Amino acid sequence: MLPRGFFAGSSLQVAAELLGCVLEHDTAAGRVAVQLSEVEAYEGMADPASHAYRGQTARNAVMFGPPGHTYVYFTYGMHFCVNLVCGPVGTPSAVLLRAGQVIEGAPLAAERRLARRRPAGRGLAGRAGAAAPAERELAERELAERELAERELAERERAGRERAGRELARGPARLCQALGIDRALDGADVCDPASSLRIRPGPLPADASPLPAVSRGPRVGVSSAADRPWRFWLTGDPTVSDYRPYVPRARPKAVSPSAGEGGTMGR
DNA sequence: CGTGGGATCTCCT
DNA sequence: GGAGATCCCACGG
Repeated sequence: MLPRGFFAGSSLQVAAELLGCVLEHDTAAGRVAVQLSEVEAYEGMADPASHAYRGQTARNAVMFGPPGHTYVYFTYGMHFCVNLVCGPVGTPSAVLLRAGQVIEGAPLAAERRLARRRPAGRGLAGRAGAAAPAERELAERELAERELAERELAERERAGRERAGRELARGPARLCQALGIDRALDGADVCDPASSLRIRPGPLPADASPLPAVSRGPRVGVSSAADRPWRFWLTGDPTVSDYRPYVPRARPKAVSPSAGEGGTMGR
């Protein structure tokens, strides 16, 4: 376990030192552990890109509390991201965990990431028996199509597993998915050995090989303070997320209602 | 392989 | 009412 003092410094210092450390989460389903490869520092009141820049709200309250706790937020209507709070009480700085390597519990992590898109699959049991010839042909064609679809799905899952080693926790929302982190874990104490979510030092290299180099650059998707190089990552690590500079999203287009095409609602 | 659309929480204007 | 510290899938070439 990392001591609470580890998080006493500035988010910039803590961010660099967090690389290589391991975040692990125990649930009834088992344990998933992720070795961090990419993080970003957010300097609270002094940082226009920080959620705490404009002061305390219900959402960001834990950022203003003691260090060594999580700040988990929900964004874009579907994703969670997790931060670790730094600095003394009252200084709302934090480090966003952006990516890592799943080093334990990869099957569980993969299952979590597949679960969200599984469309409530059902078994094929209990099909009706004898059918008229024309209907039977139709049914056979449907069956063939379904088998094809299932083969394609299996193939995609296999290909997915191949890349899984570096894709499972690549990006802040994927990292949360893989670890099973949501708002219920907001405020969790990662320095408490009794906590289900804990941070510990990374494994030391077996030989006395040099520690991997750390690179730094601008933060991902940040529009304000884009000049500050407060993103840190392990140089050359394949689990580091793709760099996406800030691009304003196109507004939801106001479709002209007169073109009566509508009607295909909700897939 | 590159690209565009979609999902829909929380806070701020 | 709108933008954001995003990711995934469908689609066309």
